[in-house]
Amino acid sequence: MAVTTLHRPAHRDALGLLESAFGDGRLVTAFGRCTVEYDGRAASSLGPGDRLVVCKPDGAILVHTDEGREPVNWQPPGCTHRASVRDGRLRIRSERTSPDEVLDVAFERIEQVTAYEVDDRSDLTLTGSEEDLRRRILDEPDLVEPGFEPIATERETAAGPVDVFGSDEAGRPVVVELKRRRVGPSAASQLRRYVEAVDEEFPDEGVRGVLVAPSVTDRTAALLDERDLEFVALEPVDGDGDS
Amino acid sequence: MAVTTLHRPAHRDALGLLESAFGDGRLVTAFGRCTVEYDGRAASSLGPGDRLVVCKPDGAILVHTDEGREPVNWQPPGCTHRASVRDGRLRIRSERTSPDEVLDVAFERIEQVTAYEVDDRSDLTLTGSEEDLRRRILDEPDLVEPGFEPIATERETAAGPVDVFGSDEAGRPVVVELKRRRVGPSAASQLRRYVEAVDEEFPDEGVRGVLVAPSVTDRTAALLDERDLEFVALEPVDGDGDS
DNA sequence: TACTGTATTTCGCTA
DNA sequence: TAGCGAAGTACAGTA
Repeated sequence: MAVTTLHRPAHRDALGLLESAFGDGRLVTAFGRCTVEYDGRAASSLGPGDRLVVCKPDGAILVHTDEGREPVNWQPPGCTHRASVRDGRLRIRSERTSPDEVLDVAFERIEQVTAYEVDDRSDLTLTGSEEDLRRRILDEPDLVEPGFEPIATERETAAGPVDVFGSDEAGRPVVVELKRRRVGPSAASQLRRYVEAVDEEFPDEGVRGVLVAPSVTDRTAALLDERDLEFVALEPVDGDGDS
Repeated sequence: MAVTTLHRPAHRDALGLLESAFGDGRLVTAFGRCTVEYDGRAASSLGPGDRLVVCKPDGAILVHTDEGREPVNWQPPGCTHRASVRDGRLRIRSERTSPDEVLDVAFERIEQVTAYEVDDRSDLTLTGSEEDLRRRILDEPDLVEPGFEPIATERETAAGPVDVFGSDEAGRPVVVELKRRRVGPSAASQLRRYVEAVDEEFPDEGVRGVLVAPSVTDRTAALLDERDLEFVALEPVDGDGDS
């Protein structure tokens, strides 16, 4: 059976389904009035309320309220789920090590528990990422500037990996930092850091830094200007239907 | 009724529940075999598979597979959900403007649809955030260094707001950047940016920069050292049970 | 495992 | 609304 649902179950019955579903790798949802305690990298406490709890076979657990894209509490994949009944409450505990983290959900009332058999072999294909912007530039380096020649991607430097490293028409080293969307000051700092690192590798060659992004904020433009860094406006995907 | 569930409903019946639930602000889950198309800031396509779709009354929608903490597709709060049946498929479309984004889920088979009435008035209380670290330092400035005196928090500079701005025993301006956990190179760059901005405000006063965090990576320590920036090891909450 | 950077980041706050 | 930075960020890639 692909889906098993218990409506307003006794805690004992809910416990049975949870244990069975955790055991054979099914996806589980539970809805009811609960409290949530978390302790790990930080610590949190959440008073009584109705929430949707999602337990995944990979060890992830999500506690969702009726608001927001983000779960109010969660545990990432790799945790171990356990269910129990104590003090008249149905409890779901999710634990992991490194870092040590525990999430505890205690239901005083459980409205519904469902276990789902999931068959999903499709992968997401996504366009418009920074990866697409990189490909676009490697395909057509002149988009950065006429005569630009890419030499390496993810080139290691003392300050970290540079998105695209190349040379300009005059043979000067060029550090290119890519961003898929409008950028703030941190991108300027990042580019500056790379340029300084590469500058130590190529003394007196006048290493240039170019930020490639759809746009920059005013403050970022000022920061780039101060540091003699350049900006090239470019989208991750061609806006026109051509090409 | 707090929870309404349809098991293996006809698309028409599922549609009825969805429209009703969208209309009166209920939380909805739908599970079945579906495809997902997204177009907006980026664009994506997801082939057929079994997924759990969560629609929230605030306009958020989440498409969850059986893996990962993150939804494979989603739409943030503020969207408008609409359900329909076309070409033998049950469709859920979630749209918003600024930015223009559309998410389309098309079910070829629907295993279960549930609408939940949610009553949740509790707020999360969380400890161990950067805010806690700031309070800790304002309570006990000597944790930064003996004689440190905080003057302002979130003090505006040309490079952005500084976490804690103060002065040292000798009256020199001090810029403090706080991080709740071990930090990488970007934090060093950020601090440097602030110090340079404040340095322009207080020429020849020898503005100091101090990074307060539990720890730093090796490369970050080197970057701090190169730029004459300092590091103070401190956790957002007192590790001991004392104090 | 630790480090580094991206993300359809989301989220909260402020000007 | 845009800008800015935090997050229990999660996640992927790499050493």
